[in-house]
Amino acid sequence: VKVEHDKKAKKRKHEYEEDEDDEVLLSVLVWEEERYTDGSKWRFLEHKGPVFAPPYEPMPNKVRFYYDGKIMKLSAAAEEVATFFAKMLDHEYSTKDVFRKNFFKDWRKEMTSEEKAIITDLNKCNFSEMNDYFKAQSEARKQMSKEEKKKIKEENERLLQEYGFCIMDNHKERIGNFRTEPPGLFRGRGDHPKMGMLKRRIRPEDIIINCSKDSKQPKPPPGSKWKEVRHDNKVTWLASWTENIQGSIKYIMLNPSSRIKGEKDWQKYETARCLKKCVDRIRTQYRDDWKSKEMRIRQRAVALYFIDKLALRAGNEKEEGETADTVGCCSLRVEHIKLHPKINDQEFVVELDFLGKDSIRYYNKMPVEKRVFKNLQLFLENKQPEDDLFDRLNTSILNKHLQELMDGLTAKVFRTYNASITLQQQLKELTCPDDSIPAKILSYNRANRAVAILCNHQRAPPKTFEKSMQNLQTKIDEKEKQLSTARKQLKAAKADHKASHDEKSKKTVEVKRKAVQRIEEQLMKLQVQATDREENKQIALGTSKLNYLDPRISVAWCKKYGIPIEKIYNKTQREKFAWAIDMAEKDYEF
DNA sequence: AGACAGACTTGCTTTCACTATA
DNA sequence: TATAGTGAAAGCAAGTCTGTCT
Repeated sequence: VKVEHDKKAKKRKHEYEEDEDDEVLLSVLVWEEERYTDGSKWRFLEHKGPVFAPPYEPMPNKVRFYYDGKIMKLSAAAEEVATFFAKMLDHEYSTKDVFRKNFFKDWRKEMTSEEKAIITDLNKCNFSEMNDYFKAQSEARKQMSKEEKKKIKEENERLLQEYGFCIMDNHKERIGNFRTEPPGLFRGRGDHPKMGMLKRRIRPEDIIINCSKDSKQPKPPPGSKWKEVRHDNKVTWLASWTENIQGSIKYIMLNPSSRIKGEKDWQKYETARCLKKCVDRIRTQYRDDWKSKEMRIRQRAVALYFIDKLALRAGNEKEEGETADTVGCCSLRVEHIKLHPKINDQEFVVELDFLGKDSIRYYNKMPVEKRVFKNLQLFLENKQPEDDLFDRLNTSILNKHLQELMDGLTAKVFRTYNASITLQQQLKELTCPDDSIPAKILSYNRANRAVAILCNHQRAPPKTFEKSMQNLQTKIDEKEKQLSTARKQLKAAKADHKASHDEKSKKTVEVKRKAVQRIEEQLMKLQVQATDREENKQIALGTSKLNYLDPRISVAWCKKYGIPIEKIYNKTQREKFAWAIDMAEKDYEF
């Protein structure tokens, strides 16, 4: 694959050489010429460092804070943190006990000793004037004149041009996130024990800069210093800092359109295609292992079966009390699984119910093979609800085993493989060559949806869902009325023509016929749209499209059926998948 | 083997900005 | 010309997995 692609890339490179504007495209086409074998990620790296959050602007004097009904002027530090809470007054978070408790504790740390002595109860704090002020501000922002908006836009564009790009090796690349995260209150997902804690402001002194020795080093803002400047070309990040909630490191990295991200993405799908070649063998083996006399092997084999069949995540252990209580395959507990030897005419039914990544609920009830069922019964023996289902297994053991089965194989490769193979197979099954383009796109979305369901990619139904559905229905009703009017007119025109047989009436018939046809098409399009949207109410297609589906499958499908690629991928997605758009022909097979 | 740090991918929600419409 | 509705983009939290240290 590589050799063939290299040839093609060279050819295209030549074609594009004169076109200097097309730098981005060019850089995509020549990736393959710059791969390193020693684990280094680049030779040259130059950038301007991150953009920092703007400093705190104190509240105008007229905006007051009240404690226990009395006006109280806060110190700048305490006031800033108070505004973080004030901004969230309308959010459900601000009513949660844990959130309030964490916030109050961290807020008090920012107070002067006088403030600390007075402010002892969050319930006696009144932030409403601050809240009103921010609402007014956001209203004012919306009301800004065209010129003011334009000015802001230009300033943003200037910042993007200056800080949003870097030079990596021979190419100018877009940076993904070139700003540090602003201070605020931490919003964990699900039942997070740290929600409401203060996320502190990031200063230049917190930042580690990574760039090449021979590059022009970024300058810290006047009067400040970087924490460190290093030159590590074994990593891809440009800058990093340690965040104070979990103590984890945050990075500034390149945009998905960059060579370094694109190559990695491509590699990911190649690994998944590798799995395709040996998945039969692996399946045979884990089925065999269900009979092993060793408990650890049986557990490993059943877990792998779940990962393969149900597309579960690996499930690393997490530190208790530090994050929301969520699990994946290896960390499933007894309380997450129910076994039904017989239910509704089905035998050996397993019911899984747990909170996965981002505290999204996974619920599934499915029949499994008898051997799996019997094994699960065995694993559950003499255990408490909070005990691990797979007590002899963890992700490290599992991945070590997978590594032995195939080079580069880890648990998540199964998700990539099953997602991509499902898309390919569903597209084959659902696409009718004679369908209109909108109908074909509906088929595509349905194939995409099948994958999203497999991977349990959900979303909260949009707040405007019901209304937007109604709007669409209104449009459909109107279109139907239009159609019936147009049909009547066509009928009348036909009758007229039958009576007179003249040229003019013949033309009218043609015109009316065309009109009916056009309206029919428009109606169909609207109906397809309504179906699509309804089926998508709680399902998020984005994640699978961006992270799990080999883009070459979609590109090939578009080429095969003459669908413009813009209908499937928007501008950003086309940039991210430029490598695939360039590479895949209509006969590409995952 | 297990703990932990680090790097990178994945995932949902919120905000932004554009476009169609009144 | 303002507004509403929408898709795109931004934001950042939360996973996976590797490597190192003990």
